Amino acid sequence: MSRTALTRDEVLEAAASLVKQHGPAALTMRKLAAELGTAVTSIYWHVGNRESLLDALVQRTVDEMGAIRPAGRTPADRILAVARILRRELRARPHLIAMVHERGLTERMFLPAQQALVHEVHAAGLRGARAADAVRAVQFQVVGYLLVERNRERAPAQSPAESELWDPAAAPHDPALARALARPADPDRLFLLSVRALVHALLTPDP
Amino acid sequence: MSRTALTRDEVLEAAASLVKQHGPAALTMRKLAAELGTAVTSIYWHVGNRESLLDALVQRTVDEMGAIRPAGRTPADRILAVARILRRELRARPHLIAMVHERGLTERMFLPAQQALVHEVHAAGLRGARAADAVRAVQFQVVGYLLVERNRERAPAQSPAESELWDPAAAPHDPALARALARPADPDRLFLLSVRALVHALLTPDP
DNA sequence: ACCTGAACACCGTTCAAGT
DNA sequence: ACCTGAACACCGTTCAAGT
Repeated sequence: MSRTALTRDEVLEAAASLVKQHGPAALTMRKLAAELGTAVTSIYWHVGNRESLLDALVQRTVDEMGAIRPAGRTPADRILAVARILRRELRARPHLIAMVHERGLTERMFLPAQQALVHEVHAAGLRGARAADAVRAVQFQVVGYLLVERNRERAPAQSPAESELWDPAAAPHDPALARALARPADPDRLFLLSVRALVHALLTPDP
Repeated sequence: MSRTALTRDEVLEAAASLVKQHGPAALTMRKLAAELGTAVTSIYWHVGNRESLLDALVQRTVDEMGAIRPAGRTPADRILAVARILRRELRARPHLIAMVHERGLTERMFLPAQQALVHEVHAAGLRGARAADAVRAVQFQVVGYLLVERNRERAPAQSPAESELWDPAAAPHDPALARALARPADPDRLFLLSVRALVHALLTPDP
C-alpha cells in the first residue's frame, strides 16, 4: 500500500491531461500507469481497456458542451454567433473533434448547436425540409472548416508552401490575386466570411 | 534465393493494396513482408522506414491528380463542376485525404483545383484579395465537407441517432422540419446545395 | 474489492552477418 | 547491391495470484 486508493475518476483525469498535452497517440497504458504510480494492470480494473478509457473521455467532454445561447439582432447574426461559439468551444479542445467523430458522437455533441440553429432558421422564416437543409449545411460547413483548420495546424510545414506555388508569374493577369494567395490565409477572417456568405445565401428566398 | 528480386515499386504496390483494402493502420511492416514473401528487414532496405513508405504512397497519389477541366456554361456552373470532380476523385481514394493532410501535402494536392478555381473566379469578374478569398472559401468548404462525410461513413452507428434526437415532439412548431432532420442526410444533395449556395453568395456583388 | 508481476502476442527498427 | 535472423524497446491485454 504505497499510495491512496486509485479511483476511476483519477484515472480519467490523468488520461485527459495526457491527451490534452500530447494528443491521443501519447496516451499509452504504461505511461498512464507511471503517471499515476500504479501497475499498468490496475488501470484495467478501473476502466476496462484503452478503448473504453477513450470512450469515457469523449463522453465526458460531450457532456460538457451545454446549451448555446447566441446573441445578435437578426437570425443571420445569431447563426453566425452559433458558429463562432462552436469554433471557440472546439478550439479549446484541440484533440477532441477527431476523437468524438471516430466514436460516432458528433451528432450527439452538436445537438445543442443544432437546436439553436433550428430556432434561428425558423425565426428567419424557413420551414420544413428547406429549414432542415439550411441547418445541416451550416453544421457541415462549420464542422468541416474546423477539421480543415485543425489539420492545417497539426500538419508540418507544407512543401511546397502556397507562397512558392503562387509567385506572381503564376497568375500574370492578376498579380494582386497571386500576392493574396501567396500570403497565409487568415483563418479567423476566412471562417466568418465563409459562414456569412453561406448563411446569406441560405436565408435569401430563391429568385 | 527463393523469389525474384524485390523492387521498391513492388513494395509500394503491395503497401498501396493493403492500405486500400484495410486502411493505413492495417499496414504493418511485418504483414507487408509476409505479403511479399520476404524478410521484414528487406523492406527497410528499399523504403527506409514505415513513415517514408507512407510518404511515398501519398506522393504517388498526389501526382496522379492531374489538371482539372470543368465543364459548364457559367463560371458558377464550372466551379460547381470543380467541386464535383474533387469529390469524385477523393471518394475514389477513401483513405487518402487524412494521409495527405497529415503529411502537409493538402495544398500541393489541391493546386490543380485551386488553379481551376482561380480561373473561374476571375471569369466571374472577381479580382485581387476578394478573388483569393472566394477561391479559399470554396476550397475549404469542399475539403471540409469531404472530411466530415468521410468521417461519418467511417464512424460506427451514431448513438443516439439523429432519428431518435428529432422525434416530432422535439420541434412542436414544425413537424415537417423534425421529420426532415430525423431522416438521414442525403450527402450528394447536401453537398451540391451547400456549394451552390456559397458560390452564389461569393460571386454576387455586395449590396 | 482492489492491486500486482509475469507472460503473451504484437509492433517498428537496428545491426552485424551473410551472399 | 541486396537479403537474412537475432535482438531491442516498445505496445495492449490476460491471468493467476496476492491482500
